[in-house]
Amino acid sequence: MKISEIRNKLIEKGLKVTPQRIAILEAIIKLNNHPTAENIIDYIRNNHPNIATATVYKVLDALVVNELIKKVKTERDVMRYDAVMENHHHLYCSESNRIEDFFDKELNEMIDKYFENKKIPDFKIEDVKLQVIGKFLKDNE
Amino acid sequence: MKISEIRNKLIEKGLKVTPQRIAILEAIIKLNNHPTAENIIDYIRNNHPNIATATVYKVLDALVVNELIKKVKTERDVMRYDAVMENHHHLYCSESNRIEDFFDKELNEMIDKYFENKKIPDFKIEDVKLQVIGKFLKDNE
DNA sequence: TTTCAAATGATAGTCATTCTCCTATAATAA
DNA sequence: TTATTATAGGAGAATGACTATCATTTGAAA
Ligand SMILES: [Mn+2]
Ligand SMILES: [Mn+2]
Ligand SMILES: [Zn+2]
Ligand SMILES: [Zn+2]
Repeated sequence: MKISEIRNKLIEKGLKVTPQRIAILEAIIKLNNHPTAENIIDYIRNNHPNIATATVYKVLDALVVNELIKKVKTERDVMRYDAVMENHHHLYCSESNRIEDFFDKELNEMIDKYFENKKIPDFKIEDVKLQVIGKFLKDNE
Repeated sequence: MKISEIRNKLIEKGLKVTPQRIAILEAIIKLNNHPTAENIIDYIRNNHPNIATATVYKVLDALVVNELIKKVKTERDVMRYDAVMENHHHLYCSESNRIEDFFDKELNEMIDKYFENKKIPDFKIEDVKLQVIGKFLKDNE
Protein backbone atom coordinates (compact mmCIF):
# COMPACT_ATOMS: atom_id res chain seq x y z
CA MET A 1 0.00 0.00 0.00
CA LYS A 2 1.53 3.26 -1.14
CA ILE A 3 1.30 6.41 0.92
CA SER A 4 -0.61 8.07 -1.90
CA GLU A 5 -3.31 5.42 -1.51
CA ILE A 6 -3.50 6.08 2.20
CA ARG A 7 -3.79 9.81 1.51
CA ASN A 8 -6.67 9.09 -0.85
CA LYS A 9 -8.48 6.97 1.70
CA LEU A 10 -8.34 9.86 4.17
CA ILE A 11 -9.43 12.40 1.55
CA GLU A 12 -12.35 10.21 0.46
CA LYS A 13 -13.63 10.27 4.02
CA GLY A 14 -13.20 14.03 4.28
CA LEU A 15 -10.43 13.68 6.86
CA LYS A 16 -7.51 16.08 6.94
CA VAL A 17 -4.34 14.40 5.79
CA THR A 18 -1.75 14.60 8.55
CA PRO A 19 1.57 12.81 8.97
CA GLN A 20 0.23 11.20 12.14
CA ARG A 21 -2.83 9.76 10.44
CA ILE A 22 -0.79 8.47 7.54
CA ALA A 23 1.71 6.86 9.90
CA ILE A 24 -0.97 5.20 12.01
CA LEU A 25 -2.98 3.83 9.13
CA GLU A 26 0.22 2.66 7.47
CA ALA A 27 1.28 0.96 10.71
CA ILE A 28 -1.96 -0.98 11.07
CA ILE A 29 -1.73 -2.12 7.47
CA LYS A 30 1.93 -3.13 7.78
CA LEU A 31 1.66 -4.75 11.21
CA ASN A 32 -1.29 -6.67 9.83
CA ASN A 33 -2.05 -8.96 12.81
CA HIS A 34 -4.62 -6.88 14.61
CA PRO A 35 -2.25 -4.66 16.57
CA THR A 36 -2.99 -2.94 19.84
CA ALA A 37 -2.54 0.80 20.28
CA GLU A 38 0.73 0.02 22.03
CA ASN A 39 1.96 -2.09 19.09
CA ILE A 40 1.13 0.79 16.78
CA ILE A 41 2.89 3.34 18.98
CA ASP A 42 6.03 1.21 19.21
CA TYR A 43 6.10 0.78 15.46
CA ILE A 44 5.50 4.43 14.63
CA ARG A 45 7.96 5.90 17.11
CA ASN A 46 10.85 4.51 15.04
CA ASN A 47 10.25 7.05 12.32
CA HIS A 48 8.03 9.47 14.18
CA PRO A 49 9.42 9.71 17.71
CA ASN A 50 7.33 12.63 18.92
CA ILE A 51 3.81 11.38 18.31
CA ALA A 52 1.69 11.71 21.44
CA THR A 53 -0.09 8.73 22.90
CA ALA A 54 -3.36 10.63 23.00
CA THR A 55 -3.01 11.44 19.32
CA VAL A 56 -2.75 7.77 18.48
CA TYR A 57 -5.95 7.01 20.38
CA LYS A 58 -7.75 9.96 18.84
CA VAL A 59 -6.66 8.99 15.33
CA LEU A 60 -7.66 5.36 15.91
CA ASP A 61 -11.09 6.51 16.98
CA ALA A 62 -11.42 8.77 13.94
CA LEU A 63 -10.39 5.93 11.64
CA VAL A 64 -12.94 3.59 13.21
CA VAL A 65 -15.75 6.17 13.03
CA ASN A 66 -14.92 6.81 9.40
CA GLU A 67 -14.75 3.12 8.59
CA LEU A 68 -11.14 3.01 7.51
CA ILE A 69 -10.34 0.44 10.20
CA LYS A 70 -12.34 -1.79 12.53
CA LYS A 71 -12.07 -2.85 16.11
CA VAL A 72 -11.70 -6.57 16.67
CA LYS A 73 -13.81 -8.21 19.35
CA THR A 74 -11.77 -9.84 22.11
CA GLU A 75 -12.28 -10.90 25.68
CA ARG A 76 -9.49 -8.67 26.95
CA ASP A 77 -9.46 -5.00 27.92
CA VAL A 78 -6.90 -4.10 25.28
CA MET A 79 -8.37 -2.94 22.02
CA ARG A 80 -7.17 -4.41 18.73
CA TYR A 81 -7.51 -2.89 15.30
CA ASP A 82 -7.87 -4.23 11.79
CA ALA A 83 -7.23 -2.44 8.52
CA VAL A 84 -8.69 -5.25 6.43
CA MET A 85 -12.14 -3.95 5.58
CA GLU A 86 -13.25 -6.68 3.22
CA ASN A 87 -15.51 -9.32 4.75
CA HIS A 88 -13.47 -11.89 6.64
CA HIS A 89 -13.42 -13.98 9.79
CA HIS A 90 -10.93 -14.43 12.59
CA LEU A 91 -8.93 -17.31 13.97
CA TYR A 92 -8.35 -16.79 17.69
CA CYS A 93 -5.60 -18.74 19.43
CA SER A 94 -6.94 -20.33 22.60
CA GLU A 95 -3.61 -20.05 24.40
CA SER A 96 -2.24 -16.72 23.24
CA ASN A 97 -3.47 -13.40 21.94
CA ARG A 98 -2.75 -14.26 18.34
CA ILE A 99 -5.59 -13.42 15.94
CA GLU A 100 -5.33 -14.20 12.25
CA ASP A 101 -7.55 -13.35 9.35
CA PHE A 102 -9.56 -16.07 7.70
CA PHE A 103 -11.01 -15.51 4.24
CA ASP A 104 -13.47 -17.98 2.81
CA LYS A 105 -15.84 -16.91 0.08
CA GLU A 106 -17.62 -20.26 -0.07
CA LEU A 107 -18.29 -20.10 3.67
CA ASN A 108 -19.60 -16.53 3.38
CA GLU A 109 -22.00 -17.61 0.66
CA MET A 110 -23.18 -20.59 2.69
CA ILE A 111 -23.88 -18.42 5.70
CA ASP A 112 -25.58 -15.70 3.67
CA LYS A 113 -27.80 -18.28 2.03
CA TYR A 114 -28.61 -19.85 5.38
CA PHE A 115 -29.79 -16.60 6.90
CA GLU A 116 -31.72 -15.60 3.77
CA ASN A 117 -33.90 -18.66 4.28
CA LYS A 118 -33.96 -18.77 8.03
CA LYS A 119 -34.53 -15.29 9.44
CA ILE A 120 -33.82 -14.55 13.07
CA PRO A 121 -37.05 -13.29 14.68
CA ASP A 122 -37.04 -9.57 15.52
CA PHE A 123 -33.47 -9.07 14.37
CA LYS A 124 -32.14 -7.41 11.24
CA ILE A 125 -28.74 -8.85 10.38
CA GLU A 126 -26.08 -6.43 9.20
CA ASP A 127 -23.03 -8.64 9.38
CA VAL A 128 -22.07 -12.16 10.36
CA LYS A 129 -18.55 -13.06 11.40
CA LEU A 130 -17.06 -16.26 12.70
CA GLN A 131 -14.91 -16.50 15.77
CA VAL A 132 -12.90 -19.62 15.11
CA ILE A 133 -11.12 -20.56 18.31
CA GLY A 134 -8.34 -23.12 18.36
CA LYS A 135 -4.62 -23.71 18.13
CA PHE A 136 -2.17 -22.69 15.45
CA LEU A 137 0.02 -25.64 14.49
CA LYS A 138 2.92 -23.47 13.39
CA ASP A 139 4.37 -20.65 15.42
CA ASN A 140 5.68 -18.66 12.50
CA GLU A 141 4.20 -15.34 11.43
CA MET B 1 -31.69 -23.06 38.85
CA LYS B 2 -31.77 -24.05 42.49
CA ILE B 3 -29.01 -23.11 44.88
CA SER B 4 -28.31 -26.79 45.47
CA GLU B 5 -27.50 -27.12 41.76
CA ILE B 6 -25.12 -24.21 41.96
CA ARG B 7 -23.46 -25.76 45.01
CA ASN B 8 -23.00 -28.97 43.05
CA LYS B 9 -21.43 -27.17 40.10
CA LEU B 10 -18.85 -25.65 42.44
CA ILE B 11 -18.19 -28.95 44.19
CA GLU B 12 -17.78 -30.77 40.86
CA LYS B 13 -15.01 -28.36 39.98
CA GLY B 14 -13.34 -28.77 43.35
CA LEU B 15 -14.11 -25.21 44.36
CA LYS B 16 -14.96 -24.31 47.93
CA VAL B 17 -18.60 -23.42 48.28
CA THR B 18 -18.92 -19.90 49.64
CA PRO B 19 -21.90 -17.57 49.86
CA GLN B 20 -20.11 -15.13 47.57
CA ARG B 21 -19.52 -17.70 44.86
CA ILE B 22 -23.10 -18.90 45.05
CA ALA B 23 -24.44 -15.35 44.87
CA ILE B 24 -22.26 -14.43 41.89
CA LEU B 25 -23.01 -17.53 39.87
CA GLU B 26 -26.68 -17.18 40.68
CA ALA B 27 -26.59 -13.53 39.60
CA ILE B 28 -25.06 -14.30 36.21
CA ILE B 29 -27.64 -17.01 35.61
CA LYS B 30 -30.54 -14.80 36.68
CA LEU B 31 -29.38 -11.62 34.94
CA ASN B 32 -28.94 -13.71 31.82
CA ASN B 33 -28.01 -11.02 29.29
CA HIS B 34 -24.24 -11.19 29.55
CA PRO B 35 -23.83 -8.90 32.55
CA THR B 36 -20.79 -6.84 33.39
CA ALA B 37 -19.05 -7.10 36.75
CA GLU B 38 -20.86 -3.90 37.71
CA ASN B 39 -24.26 -5.38 36.80
CA ILE B 40 -23.45 -8.38 38.96
CA ILE B 41 -22.32 -6.25 41.89
CA ASP B 42 -25.46 -4.10 41.75
CA TYR B 43 -27.65 -7.18 41.69
CA ILE B 44 -25.87 -8.99 44.50
CA ARG B 45 -25.61 -6.04 46.87
CA ASN B 46 -29.38 -6.14 47.38
CA ASN B 47 -29.11 -9.32 49.40
CA HIS B 48 -25.41 -9.31 50.10
CA PRO B 49 -24.46 -5.71 50.81
CA ASN B 50 -20.93 -6.30 52.08
CA ILE B 51 -19.37 -8.18 49.19
CA ALA B 52 -16.11 -6.58 48.11
CA THR B 53 -15.55 -5.51 44.53
CA ALA B 54 -12.25 -7.38 44.42
CA THR B 55 -14.01 -10.53 45.55
CA VAL B 56 -16.41 -10.31 42.65
CA TYR B 57 -13.57 -10.03 40.18
CA LYS B 58 -11.64 -12.85 41.85
CA VAL B 59 -14.69 -15.11 41.82
CA LEU B 60 -15.46 -14.28 38.20
CA ASP B 61 -11.94 -15.24 37.26
CA ALA B 62 -12.18 -18.50 39.22
CA LEU B 63 -15.48 -19.33 37.52
CA VAL B 64 -14.00 -18.66 34.08
CA VAL B 65 -10.86 -20.73 34.79
CA ASN B 66 -13.03 -23.60 36.02
CA GLU B 67 -15.34 -23.36 33.05
CA LEU B 68 -18.51 -22.55 34.94
CA ILE B 69 -18.93 -19.30 33.01
CA LYS B 70 -17.38 -17.76 29.91
CA LYS B 71 -16.24 -14.33 28.92
CA VAL B 72 -18.02 -12.83 25.93
CA LYS B 73 -15.92 -11.19 23.24
CA THR B 74 -16.70 -7.51 22.74
CA GLU B 75 -15.00 -4.46 21.34
CA ARG B 76 -15.24 -2.57 24.61
CA ASP B 77 -13.01 -2.58 27.66
CA VAL B 78 -15.78 -3.76 29.97
CA MET B 79 -15.88 -7.49 30.42
CA ARG B 80 -19.12 -9.42 30.01
CA TYR B 81 -19.91 -12.85 31.35
CA ASP B 82 -22.12 -15.71 30.26
CA ALA B 83 -23.39 -18.61 32.36
CA VAL B 84 -24.81 -20.45 29.35
CA MET B 85 -22.20 -23.09 28.68
CA GLU B 86 -23.96 -25.00 25.93
CA ASN B 87 -22.86 -24.19 22.41
CA HIS B 88 -24.54 -21.03 21.18
CA HIS B 89 -23.93 -17.84 19.22
CA HIS B 90 -24.43 -14.17 19.95
CA LEU B 91 -26.52 -11.39 18.47
CA TYR B 92 -24.73 -8.07 18.96
CA CYS B 93 -26.70 -4.85 18.64
CA SER B 94 -24.87 -2.43 16.36
CA GLU B 95 -26.15 0.61 18.23
CA SER B 96 -26.14 -0.46 21.85
CA ASN B 97 -24.37 -2.90 24.13
CA ARG B 98 -27.14 -5.44 24.02
CA ILE B 99 -25.98 -9.00 23.41
CA GLU B 100 -28.47 -11.86 23.13
CA ASP B 101 -28.01 -15.58 22.88
CA PHE B 102 -28.75 -17.31 19.62
CA PHE B 103 -29.28 -21.07 19.57
CA ASP B 104 -29.49 -22.91 16.28
CA LYS B 105 -28.72 -26.60 16.13
CA GLU B 106 -29.14 -26.80 12.37
CA LEU B 107 -26.64 -23.99 11.90
CA ASN B 108 -24.16 -25.68 14.25
CA GLU B 109 -24.41 -28.88 12.26
CA MET B 110 -23.94 -27.05 8.97
CA ILE B 111 -20.82 -25.31 10.26
CA ASP B 112 -19.38 -28.47 11.80
CA LYS B 113 -19.91 -30.33 8.56
CA TYR B 114 -18.34 -27.51 6.57
CA PHE B 115 -15.15 -27.54 8.62
CA GLU B 116 -14.96 -31.33 8.65
CA ASN B 117 -14.62 -31.24 4.89
CA LYS B 118 -12.66 -28.07 4.52
CA LYS B 119 -9.87 -27.93 7.08
CA ILE B 120 -8.12 -24.67 7.84
CA PRO B 121 -4.40 -25.13 7.11
CA ASP B 122 -2.18 -25.27 10.22
CA PHE B 123 -5.05 -24.65 12.59
CA LYS B 124 -6.84 -27.04 14.90
CA ILE B 125 -10.39 -25.82 15.52
CA GLU B 126 -11.74 -26.09 19.05
CA ASP B 127 -14.85 -23.99 18.76
CA VAL B 128 -16.69 -21.90 16.20
CA LYS B 129 -19.05 -19.14 17.21
CA LEU B 130 -20.95 -16.60 15.19
CA GLN B 131 -20.97 -12.90 15.90
CA VAL B 132 -24.23 -11.79 14.36
CA ILE B 133 -24.25 -8.01 14.27
CA GLY B 134 -27.42 -6.07 13.56
CA LYS B 135 -30.44 -4.38 15.01
CA PHE B 136 -33.09 -5.70 17.35
CA LEU B 137 -36.54 -4.81 16.08
CA LYS B 138 -38.12 -4.84 19.51
CA ASP B 139 -36.70 -3.06 22.52
CA ASN B 140 -38.21 -5.35 25.11
CA GLU B 141 -36.18 -7.74 27.23
C1' DT C 1 -0.21 34.55 2.08
C1' DT C 2 -3.96 34.66 5.29
C1' DT C 3 -7.27 32.46 8.00
C1' DC C 4 -9.23 29.29 11.14
C1' DA C 5 -11.50 24.95 12.01
C1' DA C 6 -9.55 20.98 13.10
C1' DA C 7 -5.64 18.23 14.71
C1' DT C 8 -1.77 17.44 17.75
C1' DG C 9 0.95 17.35 22.08
C1' DA C 10 1.58 17.42 26.96
C1' DT C 11 -0.30 16.16 30.86
C1' DA C 12 -3.87 15.21 34.15
C1' DG C 13 -7.85 12.43 34.97
C1' DT C 14 -10.87 8.28 34.75
C1' DC C 15 -12.34 3.87 35.90
C1' DA C 16 -12.50 -1.10 35.17
C1' DT C 17 -9.65 -4.24 36.89
C1' DT C 18 -5.80 -6.14 39.73
C1' DC C 19 -2.75 -6.33 43.70
C1' DT C 20 -1.41 -6.57 48.49
C1' DC C 21 -2.00 -7.94 52.77
C1' DC C 22 -4.58 -8.98 56.59
C1' DT C 23 -8.67 -11.50 58.42
C1' DA C 24 -12.28 -14.92 58.07
C1' DT C 25 -13.94 -19.30 56.91
C1' DA C 26 -14.93 -23.88 54.46
C1' DA C 27 -13.39 -28.28 54.46
C1' DT C 28 -10.85 -31.79 56.50
C1' DA C 29 -8.89 -34.26 60.31
C1' DA C 30 -8.68 -35.42 65.05
C1' DT D 1 -17.48 -31.11 67.98
C1' DT D 2 -13.43 -28.81 67.86
C1' DA D 3 -8.87 -27.84 65.90
C1' DT D 4 -6.20 -27.10 61.91
C1' DT D 5 -5.03 -25.00 57.72
C1' DA D 6 -5.26 -24.02 53.03
C1' DT D 7 -8.11 -21.17 50.69
C1' DA D 8 -11.20 -17.31 50.07
C1' DG D 9 -12.86 -12.72 51.15
C1' DG D 10 -12.46 -7.70 52.52
C1' DA D 11 -10.46 -3.06 52.30
C1' DG D 12 -8.06 -0.01 50.07
C1' DA D 13 -4.13 1.17 47.12
C1' DA D 14 -2.21 0.57 42.65
C1' DT D 15 -2.31 -0.23 37.72
C1' DG D 16 -2.81 0.82 33.07
C1' DA D 17 -5.50 1.39 28.95
C1' DC D 18 -7.84 4.92 27.55
C1' DT D 19 -10.05 9.79 27.69
C1' DA D 20 -10.38 14.72 28.68
C1' DT D 21 -8.53 19.29 28.75
C1' DC D 22 -6.47 22.99 26.82
C1' DA D 23 -2.70 25.45 24.73
C1' DT D 24 -0.28 25.27 20.35
C1' DT D 25 0.25 23.92 15.64
C1' DT D 26 -1.14 23.02 11.03
C1' DG D 27 -3.74 21.47 6.74
C1' DA D 28 -6.32 23.24 3.37
C1' DA D 29 -9.65 26.54 1.66
C1' DA D 30 -9.98 31.19 0.26
MN1 LIG E 1 -12.84 -6.35 24.98
MN1 LIG F 1 -8.80 -0.95 31.49
ZN1 LIG G 1 -8.94 -9.20 10.50
ZN1 LIG H 1 -24.44 -16.20 25.58
